[in-house]
Amino acid sequence: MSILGGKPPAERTRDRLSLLRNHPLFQDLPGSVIEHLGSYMKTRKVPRGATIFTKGDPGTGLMGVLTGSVKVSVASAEGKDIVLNIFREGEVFGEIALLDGRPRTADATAMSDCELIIIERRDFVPFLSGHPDVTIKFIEILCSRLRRTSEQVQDVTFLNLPTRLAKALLQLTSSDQGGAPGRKVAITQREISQMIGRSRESTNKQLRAWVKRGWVRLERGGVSVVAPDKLAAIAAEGSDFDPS
Amino acid sequence: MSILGGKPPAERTRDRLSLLRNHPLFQDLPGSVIEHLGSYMKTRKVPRGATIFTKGDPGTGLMGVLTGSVKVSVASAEGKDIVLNIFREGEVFGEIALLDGRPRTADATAMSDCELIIIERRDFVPFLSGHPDVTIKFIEILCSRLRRTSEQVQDVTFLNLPTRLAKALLQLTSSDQGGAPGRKVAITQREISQMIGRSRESTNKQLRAWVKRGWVRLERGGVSVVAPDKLAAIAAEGSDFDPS
DNA sequence: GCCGAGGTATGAAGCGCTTCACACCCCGGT
DNA sequence: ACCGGGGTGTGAAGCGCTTCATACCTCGGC
Repeated sequence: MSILGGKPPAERTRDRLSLLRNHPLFQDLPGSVIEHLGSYMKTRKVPRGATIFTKGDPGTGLMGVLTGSVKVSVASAEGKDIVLNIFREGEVFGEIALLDGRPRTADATAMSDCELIIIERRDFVPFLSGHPDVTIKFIEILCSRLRRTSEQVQDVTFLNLPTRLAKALLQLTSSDQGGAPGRKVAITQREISQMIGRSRESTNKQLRAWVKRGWVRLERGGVSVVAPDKLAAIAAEGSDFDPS
Repeated sequence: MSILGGKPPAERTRDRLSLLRNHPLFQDLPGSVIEHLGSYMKTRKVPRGATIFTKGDPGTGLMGVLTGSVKVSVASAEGKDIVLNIFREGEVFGEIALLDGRPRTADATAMSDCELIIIERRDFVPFLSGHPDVTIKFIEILCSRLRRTSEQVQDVTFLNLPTRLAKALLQLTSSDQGGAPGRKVAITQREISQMIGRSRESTNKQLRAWVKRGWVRLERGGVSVVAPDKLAAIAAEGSDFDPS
């Protein structure tokens, strides 16, 4: 099922290795081990909108984002989607299928033109067994994913639309840590609505209300948060009432 | 915060060790290692309704259910609860705080009088580093928890009350694998409603409708599923329409 | 043997969201 | 230069659920 167009170039090997070297998973490993890992590694270029893997695929391995961003989502019977996670430059994903070898339970799609690195399960699992420290790192990743997903269950159960939306916008704009406030995020309103589990229409209406208050700006395929403090207040208090 | 009344008896050591011996986590370990683990292990008796740990507690260690059942839940600001998971005899829980050492993110409560085993983090983590095979097992547990929690996000987002309720009832009655169909499960309707993230009232009304159809039976503090096939049909098709 | 707490049962009112319908706009492909 | 698809904006209608109110029942404690 996976459609992974792309070239197998030996170019820019330094970039690829530096992703590994700088990544929390591997940063403590000696250079020789990094290079060893790098020899397992493939890169794939994926155009915007392309499917990287789909639910039910055999979990071939670990994926990492070199450039671009990737969304992981699941579809319901009626054609609705939920966006479970969005991964950006320097993040790894697909580690569950890597670790337990069972089929993928979600779809991964390129949100922009992407360059990915891929390490096959058959190469990586033997590597893991020789590197317990990396195994520990994976356990930490799994734990944090679990904490995050549990929080998602709580959010979708307890919180109303404005609160969920405020949290999502803050998460979108803060995950790229270095950005100046007001930075644009490339995402459609439909995708935002799928992140928070509400309809596109309701999401749009709330966003417009905030535009009127000057808290966010909207353009085709993008949002920017102008007043993160206001959104944080809503996210914390669970209301969109504004005394001003 | 943890209230763990109970005696430190050396009685019934064989029962306690047999839990370890039969558990998927440890079943492949040699007897001497099991006994070694057993020497770390404490047991605690907890009366029905008592708090085992609460959100924010330091994650002291791994817990296992010797007898009884335990619910893990989180509370919202407005006093509402979600039940994230229910653990029964032979299951382990609390492994996330064990593995990453961060505070508990949920509350654990005894649903019945319980006997628990506890292995402290300070004892278990060194053990883990000497037993990579057990580490692998933990990774598998974490992966399956993650798959389960992701499914919970999907369910709460996509499914309506009858469908969610049918799934929950089937899960409650099938998790005890050996039971005859129609077996009673000890759980209040409030707890069921917290499992599916709907109000107690709505949950009660749906249950009553199924009682009228003869699919389930209700008594104070308990449910039994009479027609699991009917519920399975609803869980699969996402509707509670019944042509009969 | 009473009394209070918590579990269950059920109708009425209301609200937050979805769904539907439609319009407009931007952009890329032929 | 057109045309179609997808992103966006917005009102109207409806539905599934919550909330509220109220009642009864059961059980354990004093």
